[in-house]
Amino acid sequence: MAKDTNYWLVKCEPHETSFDDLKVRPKRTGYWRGVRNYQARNFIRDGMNKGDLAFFYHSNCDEPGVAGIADIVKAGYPDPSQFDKKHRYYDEKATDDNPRWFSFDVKWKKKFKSFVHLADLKGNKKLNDMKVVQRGQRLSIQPVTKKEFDEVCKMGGV
DNA sequence: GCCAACGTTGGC
DNA sequence: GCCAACGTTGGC
Repeated sequence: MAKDTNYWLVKCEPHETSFDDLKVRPKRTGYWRGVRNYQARNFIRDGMNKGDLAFFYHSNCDEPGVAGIADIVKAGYPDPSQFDKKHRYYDEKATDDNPRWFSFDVKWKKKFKSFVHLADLKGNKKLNDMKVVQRGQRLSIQPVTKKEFDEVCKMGGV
């Protein structure tokens, strides 16, 4: 039984991996590790499904905004970094039976014809309720409604 | 580099 | 359970 598609906005710092970097990778895939925020964790673990779509958002950079769309190709599996003692994101309280943190994988899907800047999102009244435009919103994984998704796609020329 | 906003930690 | 201190995020 196919589940409904959910929509997301996932933040990435482009100096680590930009949307264009993702495109030239083998299989055009990338994965998120080290999400250590419980709200974000819950979204990844409980809400995200293979086949969902996500905005690839560039954060903490000169031009914050949405670069394009990625497919969620794998979702809600335990983040391996929590079990690795040498890893920066090691968590001693996590066990195989009871993992605390979760990962997901994305695949480059489509680049916007025009990059949608954060300022553009803030300037669109239809997107007033979108999480990313709200002040102090730091969640790195955010749910997006279908309406918001469609509107931002329109702005991006897709 | 500044700083507001938010999450987490730990003393009490 | 309160709350101050601290660390992080991320726009500007």
